[in-house]
Amino acid sequence: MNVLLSRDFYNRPATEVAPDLLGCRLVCLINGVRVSGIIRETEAYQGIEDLGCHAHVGKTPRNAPMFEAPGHAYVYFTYGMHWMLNTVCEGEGVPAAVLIRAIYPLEGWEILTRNRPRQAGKRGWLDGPAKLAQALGVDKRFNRHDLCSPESELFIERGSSIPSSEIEVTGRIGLGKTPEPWFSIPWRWVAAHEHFEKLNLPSV
DNA sequence: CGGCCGATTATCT
DNA sequence: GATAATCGGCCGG
Repeated sequence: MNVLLSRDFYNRPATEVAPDLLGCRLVCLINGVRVSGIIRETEAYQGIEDLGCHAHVGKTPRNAPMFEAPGHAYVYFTYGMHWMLNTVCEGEGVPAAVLIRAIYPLEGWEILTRNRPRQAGKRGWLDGPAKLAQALGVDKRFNRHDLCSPESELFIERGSSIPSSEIEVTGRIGLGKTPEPWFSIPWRWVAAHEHFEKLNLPSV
């Protein structure tokens, strides 16, 4: 158990990795303490031709990590205040990443709530890419962090698979002016919060 | 619960 | 100078 996802896991198109990340456990080590949640929502950003992807304009200083080796974090800043956590997919030269959009809390409750004191415990308090990044303490320090090293302080572990009947697939969120068909391509995967409540997990 | 709106700044044109 | 892979507060139902 607690198996670290390998470099090979990420070395595939984001559209394959994103649904496979549902049910996996996102872990951040904070002063050696495990703070984690089960990934329950993801989005794929795949290739230079994907007009919804940061990399569609070509390589820039910000999006460069997406062009680099798989199995690393791509963390970027947006809206003047929010950090977004992505996992880089595919080999060098092909920009691809999965945005992690929601987690179900599992370990490190005290730290999670300390990082989001106003919202802690409220409905949806970890549902949203900026919310979970804040709760886990993920910011620019983690850009390009290796998710596959045993030394890593940010990584993802294999979890129990979720039946496809429990997974909703939709178009991606927040792409605003992105033209069709990219706006409505079903590259967002969501497992209901309620699914994990039924599992009766020992939330610590 | 759903919709509107202001916040706030790195990044790119 | 405009925009952004968003959020939280406030409002009405």
